[in-house]
Amino acid sequence: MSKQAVALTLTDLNADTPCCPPIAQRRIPAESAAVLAPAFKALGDPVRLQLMSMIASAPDGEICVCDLTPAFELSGPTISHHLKTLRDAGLVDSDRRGTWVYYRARPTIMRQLAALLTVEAT
Amino acid sequence: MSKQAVALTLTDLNADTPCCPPIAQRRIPAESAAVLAPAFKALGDPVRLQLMSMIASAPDGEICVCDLTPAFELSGPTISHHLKTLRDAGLVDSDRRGTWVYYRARPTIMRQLAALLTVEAT
DNA sequence: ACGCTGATTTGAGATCTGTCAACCTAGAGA
DNA sequence: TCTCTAGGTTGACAGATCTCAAATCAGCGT
Repeated sequence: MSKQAVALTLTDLNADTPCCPPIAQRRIPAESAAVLAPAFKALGDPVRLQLMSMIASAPDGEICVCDLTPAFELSGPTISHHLKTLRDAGLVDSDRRGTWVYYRARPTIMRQLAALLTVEAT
Repeated sequence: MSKQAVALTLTDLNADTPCCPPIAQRRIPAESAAVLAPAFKALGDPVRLQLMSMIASAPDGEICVCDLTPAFELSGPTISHHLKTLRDAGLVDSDRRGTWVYYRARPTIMRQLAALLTVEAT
């Protein structure tokens, strides 16, 4: 497939239609793996997984960094770095309002990842 | 290899009942994040994601290392190392039969991870 | 303008990871 | 036993990652 790899990141992961069939259904191509692996990698750290959960489960659909940081025994810069990682992976969006910055999850991409791991019933 | 650490991981992730609600539903506790993050981390490498897909989508439910290695332009030891990572994460099982070693996916754990990323319909 | 607070960026150090060459182990078969 | 092949283990190295302190940036007050 001679698809444009760059567009894949923004287009396919954001699309409503799955980017690929479940990995248990057909072997994933190298190009897709290169696009998808970073998202899993971003979730592959305990702190980021918790951050992602706090963001995705926020009652108002968003949560302030000022509410995230004190939940960990880590410095502000470290939390900021992890949030940037989640942002770069396309898992969250950030939005500054005045002094505060709010993060919200990108449900489409989460669904893409969930769909990838789907397994047929045994 | 430490059988203990693996056994711990498998205990939680191997159950038929979800280990935790979706991360978008409730904030994941630190302990659960510590158990689950390594699984995502293992999928967070393009080579391992492809390996996992080849294993999970194998027609007979299993695939020989001798069929995995030539699919990549990487040395045998490197593939072996990645397979060990997947094994340690509890994502696959290996089984030696004669000269050859076969790998098979652990669907329960894949389902756990998929369930974790589930998002309510908007 | 000034200072204050919240958040990100930069720089640095310790640790972890991906990779390969070299070596070792397990099993099949003569 | 000896040899051959399939995989795994060890050791080493370059590059990535996690973390913090220090510096910087962005807004809101007075």
